[in-house]
Order: sequence, then structure tokens, then C-alpha cells
Amino acid sequence: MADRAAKDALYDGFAVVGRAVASGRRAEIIDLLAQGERSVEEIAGELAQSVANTSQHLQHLLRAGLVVTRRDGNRIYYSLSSKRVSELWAAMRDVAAAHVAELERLAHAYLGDRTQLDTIDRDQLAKRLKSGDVVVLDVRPSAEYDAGHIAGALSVPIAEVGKRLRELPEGKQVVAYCRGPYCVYADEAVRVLRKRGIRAARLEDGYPEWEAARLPVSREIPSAVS
Amino acid sequence: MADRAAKDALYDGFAVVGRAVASGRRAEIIDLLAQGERSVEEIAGELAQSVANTSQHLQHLLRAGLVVTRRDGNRIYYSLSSKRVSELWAAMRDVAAAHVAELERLAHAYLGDRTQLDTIDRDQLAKRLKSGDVVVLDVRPSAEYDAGHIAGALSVPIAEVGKRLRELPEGKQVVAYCRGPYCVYADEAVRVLRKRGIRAARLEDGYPEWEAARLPVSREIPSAVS
DNA sequence: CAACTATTCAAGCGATTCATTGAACTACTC
DNA sequence: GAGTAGTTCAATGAATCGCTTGAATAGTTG
Repeated sequence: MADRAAKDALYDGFAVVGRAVASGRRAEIIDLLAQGERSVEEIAGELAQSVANTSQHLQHLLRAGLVVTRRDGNRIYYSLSSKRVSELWAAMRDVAAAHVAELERLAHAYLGDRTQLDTIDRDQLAKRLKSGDVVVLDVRPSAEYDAGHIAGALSVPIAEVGKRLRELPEGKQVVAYCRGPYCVYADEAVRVLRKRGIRAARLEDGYPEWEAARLPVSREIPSAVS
Repeated sequence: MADRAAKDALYDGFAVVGRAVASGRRAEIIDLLAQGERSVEEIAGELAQSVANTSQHLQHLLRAGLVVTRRDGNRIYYSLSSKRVSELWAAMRDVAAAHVAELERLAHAYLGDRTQLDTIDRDQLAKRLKSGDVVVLDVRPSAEYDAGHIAGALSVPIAEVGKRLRELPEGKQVVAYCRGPYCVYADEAVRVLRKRGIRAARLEDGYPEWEAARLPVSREIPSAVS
């Protein structure tokens, strides 16, 4: 057999990537960066961690090649180094969801009871978007909407959902989406709308999955609505 | 913001999968199981590790849900729990190859200089298989061939390549493949054939990638060739 | 039943790696 | 030069690592 030590070293090399995603905090960072680039400070804020600690995690991801940086002034923006990293993260999430028994319990503890909320999957939504009988709300922060969104979606950050009900055309079904299958914003939006008597559903996953499936996206930023 | 502790716990749940693949030895196991199920003893042999130690790694993968077991007599067979695990492994490998600087050096140390060997990619090979002007050799152990192989391929385990040259029809190009992009068998086969003056190429990746791309496969075991 | 095979389990090993902190340092802007 | 953003460093204790050894267990065979 060929050199055992060399083979072990090669596979240890692959494992470097594994080790990079073997931390909950780093998984959160990847999930966040799947929405678009972020500065260190923004990431630290989102994770509720110190900047120093966040920077360490980012360095770890950088060494493993999962992220790249861009400097703009004295701010450094991190983003995923390729689409393949998104796919890696999606695969990891799916495998965990399918096979880690505990995950269901953890998801329930974080997201609450989702079973009462209507959902719609990517392909169904794509079909209904074509026929035009649906209003799609992007309830992520507006910066994420600006970096890319489902074609035809309106940007209504979660905090504004309650206040902007009158903008919704009547008679159309409302679908809300956010960052991914484990993002709370869309759930919250659907609950708010439901309480006001508006029939709404949540897209089963989020924008990155929509984009990965090559469904129609847009990067246009519409001028402010009145 | 929603419960930070619950969110952290959820992402730590995802990280369980990351931790499972954060070991070179476990990566080797996954790579091996991508070819089909194996008993503990077989896996231990392939890794050149003790059975007890291998069993521990397998338990780790089992807890993370990446593998499942099947009992047959007093032997226990492990296999990947779903296709998604294969995809996770493929994504991990690709990300490492693209971004971990050291990986190229490690691969060279294990595989030697590959640059002199002709290669062919999946789609090219699929095209040439249709037109029938190519002989495809599966140089993996025959048990792996039996578990599934490229439709039309001959099983010629690497150890036999040198002895079975006369079986090759003249005038056709020979393509050898094995377990994946980092498997040495196909390289070795091409080198042997080249030395005998037979023009041969190596498939860039291996059987699992072929199958994942939904290219034609077969599970038929041809009766022994004279 | 006893002997045997395949696998798992429990305990223990040293070594490494972990996440996190505050303070010092670098790089850039105004 | 003051201020801001980020990295780096040193240091912390805690946790986890991979692996070994030897005993326990499940299933098969004579």
C-alpha cells in the first residue's frame, strides 16, 4: 500500500474544513454570511459576542478558506469564499435535521411551535409568482434585501410588518420569507399577519436556497414607497 | 431578540455534524463508505487502525447520524445514512481543495506527480461511452464493483491490471476509474498501462460522483471471463 | 452447553485544542 | 493627532482529542 502517513495527512487536510464548521458560533457566522457580506462589528452584534472573540472565529474560518475579506476604508467585510461553502452549510444543516435526534427538540425550543403556520415550498411559490396572485414579503433587514432578493418581493423588515399592513393589496395571499429554514423572522411575520386576520404563509426555506435553486432573483432596490 | 441561549443551542446542534467530520480518520471512513457498506473489520483494515479505535470513530459518526448499521450474522455493516452525507463529503472535499493552500502539497505527497497522466471528465466519458469507442476499467476491489459501477465498465482490480492486458480490445482508448478524485488506484493503473505502451486516461473523479451525477450505472455482475 | 468471532464498552493516557477575555498593536479616516 | 475598526497576543481553565488496553456482550457454530 502507498504511504499511510501521506494518506492520513491528506485526509487530515480535508478535516481542516470540518473543524472550521465544528463550532456553533462559526456555523452561525456562515449562516449569516450566506445572506451577503458583513463587517466584523456587524457579525459580532448579530452573534452577541465580543468583537475580539468574533474576530478569532473569523480568523479560524479564514485559515480554513471558507471566507474571504475585502477592505473598505477602515472596515473589513467578510463573505463566503464560494457558492460551494453555502452548499456545504446546506448539506450540513440537512444532515443534522434528518439524523440528529436532538435537533428537532432544539429547533422547537428556539422557534416555538411552527405546526400551526402555513408553509409553501420553493417550487409552489415560483409557480404562483408567475401567475401573479401572491404578494411576497422579504422580512430580513433591508441591507440583506438590497444584496439580493426574490424577484418581485417587497422589503418589509420584520419590525415594520405590523405598521405597513395597508400596503398589502387585498385578496392576494401573502408569503413571507427570510434567511433560511431556521430563521425566526418569517414565522414572526406570519403570526403578526394572522393576528390581524390576514392569511399568510411562510416560505419553507430562505433566500440563499432560492438563489441556489436558480429561481428568479433581483438586485434592484425600488425607490421608497411614498 | 429571541432567546439567545436557544439559538446558540440550535447551532451547536448543527455543529455536531461538523465535529463528526472534523477528523481525518472519520473523513477516510466516509470516503470509504461512499463506495458501499463495510464491516467494522474491513474498515479497520483499510484505515490500518485497531478495531477498537475504528469502532469508536464509527460510534461517533453514528451518534451524529452520518451512518447507519445493519447486522448480518455476527457482523455489523456500516453505510452512509443518506445521499446527502455523500454530498456533504463532496462539498467538504471541494472546499478544501479550492481554498486550503496546504492541500495541494498534501495531495502531491500522497499521489505523486499526476500532471503527466491524461484525464477525462465525467461528461466526456459519458459521451464516448455512448459512441462505444472506449474501454472503461473499474480498478477498485471487486466487492465495490459488485455494489455498483459505471454501466459497461469491466472489473479489473488494480492488482490484476498488469496480468490481464490481453483482455483489452486493441484500438480502443482505455479509461480507468476508482473511488474518487483522491484515490490512487486509477493513477496506478494508468501508469502500468502506459508502461506497456497502452494509451490510457484516468477519470477525474470516481464512482460516487458518477452516480451522483445520475449518469448510467449498473449493478450487474458479469459471469467470469473465461 | 462451551468455544469462537465480531463488535462494543469502560477506563485511562498524555496531548492537544477549545472558547473566551482584556490589553496591546496595526491600519485607516477625518 | 484623535478616533474608529479590526487583529493579535498572552493567558486562562476547561474540555476534548485520538488512541490503547482489557473486559463485556451478542450472535454463531460445533
